[in-house]
Amino acid sequence: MGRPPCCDKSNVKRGPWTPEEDAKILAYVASHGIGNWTLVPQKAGLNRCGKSCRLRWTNYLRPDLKHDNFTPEEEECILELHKTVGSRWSLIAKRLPGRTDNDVKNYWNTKLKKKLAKMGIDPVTHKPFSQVFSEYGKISCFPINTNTNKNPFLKPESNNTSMGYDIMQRQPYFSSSSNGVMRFGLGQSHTCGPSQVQSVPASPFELSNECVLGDYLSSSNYEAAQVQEEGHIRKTSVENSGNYSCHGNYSGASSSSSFAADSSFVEAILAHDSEMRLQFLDILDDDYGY
DNA sequence: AAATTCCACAACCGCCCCAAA
DNA sequence: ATTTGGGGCGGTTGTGGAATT
Repeated sequence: MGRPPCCDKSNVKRGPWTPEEDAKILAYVASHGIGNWTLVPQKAGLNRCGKSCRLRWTNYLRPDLKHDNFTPEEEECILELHKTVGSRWSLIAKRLPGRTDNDVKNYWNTKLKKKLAKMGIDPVTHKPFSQVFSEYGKISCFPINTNTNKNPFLKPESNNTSMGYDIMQRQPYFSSSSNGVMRFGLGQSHTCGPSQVQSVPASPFELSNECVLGDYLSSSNYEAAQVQEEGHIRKTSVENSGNYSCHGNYSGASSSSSFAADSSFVEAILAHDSEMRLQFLDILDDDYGY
């Protein structure tokens, strides 16, 4: 019952592709076009899995692909779109002709994420770490001590406990001189080195938002990313071809959304999502849904 | 000059949804 | 009705070259 396997997984070649293998795929596609990838290895004379052939073609061999560096304009588009749709790389790649989701993903992970983190901006929310940290304390998923009516996670119990934000793991932490590192919030507990930590003031509610970010991305014509109430993201053209032009100020630190102190975590996420969808209707009309 | 670390990116992994058998 | 694989996707890893010590 069911389909026969496309290949003998234990006997197919894996690892880097040779120029000869690339030539076989190119020759096959040139004469047969793109169809059923499971037939390609057999017909093209390759000892590879069809899925591997498909990935090689879509990520590297396609003639319409660009192989040069990302331009500042493309970088700006990625930032804008990531702020809106998150890590939906295929969605972002559709707006960048000649780029694949793998390209965009790699560029984000190796360049842009670090660039943002260096500037004190959370690469996921695109807000300053101080703001993200503050909101950790406001959302109600953290338990409240009913005796004291206080959230026990909001303030270190001990005076010799310091707080910080792990920029790589995107988690605030408490660090006690005696106990090492203690973490709160979601995700796995772990420790991290000093280089991964950005110190923040001791109380999340005493944080000022005077996070001086300077030019958000001066090389890419981003204007200074200051903490402000509204982001200004204008999209002037979405052509039928799928070309996307981003213009305007990238205010990485800004967001018009705010988590109400008494709303649930899920409600806050849904509210933020609705807001995003209103802001980027045409993008979000693309083929992904909830 | 050699060893080590860092970085970029190609390739793979694993999951999901859907269609084919 | 059920099983299985294809295709799509995001996350992770392996590796070669560059940069640094």
